[in-house]
Amino acid sequence: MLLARKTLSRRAPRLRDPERTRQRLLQAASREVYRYGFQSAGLDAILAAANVTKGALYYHFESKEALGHAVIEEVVAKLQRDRWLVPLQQSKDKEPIDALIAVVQAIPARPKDVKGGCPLVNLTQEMSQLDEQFRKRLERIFHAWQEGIAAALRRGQHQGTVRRDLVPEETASLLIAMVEGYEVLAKNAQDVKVWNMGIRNIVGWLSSLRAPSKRRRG
Amino acid sequence: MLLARKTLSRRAPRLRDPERTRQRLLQAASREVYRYGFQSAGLDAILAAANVTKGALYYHFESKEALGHAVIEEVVAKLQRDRWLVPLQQSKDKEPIDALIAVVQAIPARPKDVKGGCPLVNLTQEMSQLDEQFRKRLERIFHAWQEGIAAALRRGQHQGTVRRDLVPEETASLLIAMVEGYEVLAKNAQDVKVWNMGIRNIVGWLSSLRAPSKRRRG
DNA sequence: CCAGCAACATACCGACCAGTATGTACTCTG
DNA sequence: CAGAGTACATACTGGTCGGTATGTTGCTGG
Repeated sequence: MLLARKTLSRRAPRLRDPERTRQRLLQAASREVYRYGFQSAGLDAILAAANVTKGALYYHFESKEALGHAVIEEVVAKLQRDRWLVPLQQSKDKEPIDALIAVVQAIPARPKDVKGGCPLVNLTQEMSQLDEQFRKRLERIFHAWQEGIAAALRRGQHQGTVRRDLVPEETASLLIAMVEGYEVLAKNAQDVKVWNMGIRNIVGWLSSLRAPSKRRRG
Repeated sequence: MLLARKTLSRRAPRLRDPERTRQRLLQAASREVYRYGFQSAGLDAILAAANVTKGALYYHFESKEALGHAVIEEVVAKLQRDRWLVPLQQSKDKEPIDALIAVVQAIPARPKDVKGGCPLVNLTQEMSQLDEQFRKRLERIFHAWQEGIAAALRRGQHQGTVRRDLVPEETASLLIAMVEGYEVLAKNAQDVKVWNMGIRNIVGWLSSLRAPSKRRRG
């Protein structure tokens, strides 16, 4: 009786579950924004997809902008962490170059994803110039991304498996540019083949970052 | 008297000059679309910038979409030709790699351009998934771009100045991806320094495409 | 010089859309 | 179990925007 019903069983279907409502809004909004862009995303479409009314939306979020900010911070940022940062940190047994190759190859190549492009790029293209609030939030994600890759490269340099002549941060930015650039090309072509070609070329380039194999530390 | 007044002197200021009106509309539209995206570009803002009324607009263009198509085909495509195709074709005296490096370094690095990003990417990100008419027009530009670079690389391979182990079309696509990718990064950062770093890294990579210098044909 | 079409100009319309005002029902606390 | 505040629901508004209907003027050929 003292504990919140939330932590107990679900016998009563809970007509009110604010956190769940918030999540439904975030998910619906991220899908709509992913597809049409932030400015062209309609609140009514989001509400219909989330099966939620306008009153609920404006209870949880101050404005459309606030909703967009939350999408970036909670949905887009999480996606990036799960696809890049976590795998890179968890594969300390592998050589960093191999880990990077694995991560690149693990980027979803389903038609849906290829045709939609990268959420980060979509939002950056649309909003970075127009809204400083959006820009800053996106920049944080880019920075964490670059730093994650750079850290892996530095580790490889210490190991002796990555060329010492390259600057980790700059090489990381180049990798990101390649990935994003190919996502743009694939999105324009609306064709998975273009993306697969991109992966091949990127992986080939990544291989060229290995230190010449004089001798490696086990 | 028989010749059109157009080809003669300008003593009468010509209140009606349909071709000039059309061009004013195209320029104003391309600026507005470049800044806000196609969907968010307002016709009224375009009309105000062009100092033209709605009646004139809809006399020259069937719809907003038609205006957008014209912007792509006449403004964006021309930009791409002038920056890439023409320079590459005109520098047959130089080695292709040097020509490519020169072209990359000649991409405008003014704050305005960096903050606005690449028109091609902007439009692709926004429209390729939503409108097949836009997509096809953009794809033609990308294809011509890639083909222009690939042709230069092939020429270098025949010369013996470009590595024979790389596939011209794929290498061209990788170069495009790098350029576009860095334009995205620089646009997000809203910082010219990021773009300059990109150029350095791209130029460094381009240098790695040279054939190992055994012996070159003059 | 005038008729007729080309090249505009102006006013207006209906749709859409973010945001709000206000009402209501669920749920937790005491 | 009552009352209060949380978590919604509904109806409406003001503004914007693409598009159109219709009027007007400059230009050109005859």
